[in-house]
Amino acid sequence: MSKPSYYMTTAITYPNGEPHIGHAYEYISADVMARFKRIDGYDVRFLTGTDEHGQKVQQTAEKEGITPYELATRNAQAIKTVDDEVLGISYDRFIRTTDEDHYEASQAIWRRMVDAGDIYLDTYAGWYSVRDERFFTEEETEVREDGERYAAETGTPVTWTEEESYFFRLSKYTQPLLDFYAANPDFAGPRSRFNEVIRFVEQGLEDLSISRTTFDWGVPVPKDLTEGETSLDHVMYVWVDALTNYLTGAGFPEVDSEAFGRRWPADLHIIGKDISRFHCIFWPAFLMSAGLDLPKRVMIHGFLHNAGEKMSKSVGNVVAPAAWTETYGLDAVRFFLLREFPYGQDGSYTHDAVVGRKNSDLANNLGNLAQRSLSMIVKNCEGAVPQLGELTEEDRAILAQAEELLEISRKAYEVQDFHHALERTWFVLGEANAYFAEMAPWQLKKTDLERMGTVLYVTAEVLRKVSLLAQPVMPTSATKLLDALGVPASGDAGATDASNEGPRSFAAFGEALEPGTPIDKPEPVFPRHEDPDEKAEA
RNA sequence: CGGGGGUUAGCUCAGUUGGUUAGAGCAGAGGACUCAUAAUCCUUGGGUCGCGGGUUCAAGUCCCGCACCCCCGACCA
Repeated sequence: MSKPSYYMTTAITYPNGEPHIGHAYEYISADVMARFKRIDGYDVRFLTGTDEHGQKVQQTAEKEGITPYELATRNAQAIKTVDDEVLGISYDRFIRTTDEDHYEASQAIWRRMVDAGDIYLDTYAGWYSVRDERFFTEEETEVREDGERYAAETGTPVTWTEEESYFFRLSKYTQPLLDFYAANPDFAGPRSRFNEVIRFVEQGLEDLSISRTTFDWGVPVPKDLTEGETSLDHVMYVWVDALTNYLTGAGFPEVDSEAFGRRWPADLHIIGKDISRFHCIFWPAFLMSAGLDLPKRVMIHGFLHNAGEKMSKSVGNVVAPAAWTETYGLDAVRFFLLREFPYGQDGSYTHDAVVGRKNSDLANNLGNLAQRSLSMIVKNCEGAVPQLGELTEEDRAILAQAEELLEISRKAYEVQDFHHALERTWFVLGEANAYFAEMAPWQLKKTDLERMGTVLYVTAEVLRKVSLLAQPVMPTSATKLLDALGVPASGDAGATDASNEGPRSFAAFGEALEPGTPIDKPEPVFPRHEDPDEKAEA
């Protein structure tokens, strides 16, 4: 009775600076997805890490007088620390593209593409800007008054440069890709982003330069394949190596291994909208060429804007994840990011918006409902979950609404619609608050103790279901709630390597609270936000 | 320039295959209650659905034009 596999990844980060809240958005959302699947009975493998090769890393390292590997190690450690200590990311492996097995995997996929006849040696020529370290197309450049040619976008001088490069026959895959998209309409989401990709491919694809000779910080192109053609040392274009990390994490190139058979193809790649082309075009084409299965889904999330403005260093509105979690608390941040805006669209945050969610959704609607119902249980039910009497229509209605949340959430998570899952869950919480007020157990206390017990039971049971579903989003707080409700500990809220079985798994969703379970005097789980600035001003 | 998306109550947004008085949350106003984290519940929203035309018995919902905003237009992680 082995669990079904669920293999998912984030994009690997190019470690050229401190991670900001936008990075955190991707890690957190992926973490929520991973925890949900674990609690729902899947054998999850969640891969994240760093993309460490490339000219910029090499140059930065030279400037600092250290090796590229030393620099990459330092920066990778910074990212990993944020994952571990600030965001609580439950990855199964933090992969680095400098890992030994990744070199093997990258060279193995290269060989497969050569075997398929899809790699050939040629010359890459174009307008190159030394300062920007990139090529520009003819249209992207302009000749100015001084007679020199400049990049229009960045204003840096460009020179005509030709360099030897290996090319991948991407053009060959134009039609196969289009056929694949047509046959797999859910391959990428959201639909609007996927459409952009399709339109791009419909214009026809050109072959892709996939190696470099001007620097050496990268995965070497297998020497035995090149020695007959050139004396130059080629390293792989970073994207060939970077994308291949998803295969490395699955055990490639051991394609006959149990692990690879189980993990590949990946169930989900989570990425940002800036790299959709690499994941939706290049990556499937590489895999087709290598004779490997294609991932089942690529989910493209939006970007985070600070009060409607793009985050940028020059504007000075870049937010560090730690600054947020210190101000609002990690669980509130996680909840806000997933509840506030639809995944796949850009989102804009303000301090007031975060505080609003934290106070109204968490402290008031959820935290306070738990606090008031549990307090009554402690004071009026001998400190234990009360007996359940005969159910009224109102009882059945609110229980039924809570019951539906698991299926609603499963469907939503299947397409990474976290926003919708949480919206429905909090709608039911609103109904539960109305139910509680209408039943007025504090009145029943004087007239009908048995009925009061039933109302308190029903309320607590709704809270149990909501808390179970809240675990992936707010692991710490949901755990506290389940503790307070007397649900026996199990599963560790979807953490890496936790069993994720037992009364806190979704398998137990359809069960119910055990009458007689002792309940302690509750402590507020979601405190209201206290704004130090307002205090000072007041 | 070409292609795509958007423009709905103070704010953030839902609005199915066109059909009675255009919805939710938050904020605001009034009331209720007192179990609870001054939380909760009830009541309360006369917004030209960006602008101008058109199709239709009927359009936020389809068509055309215009304005503004955003996205994409190949090797930049």
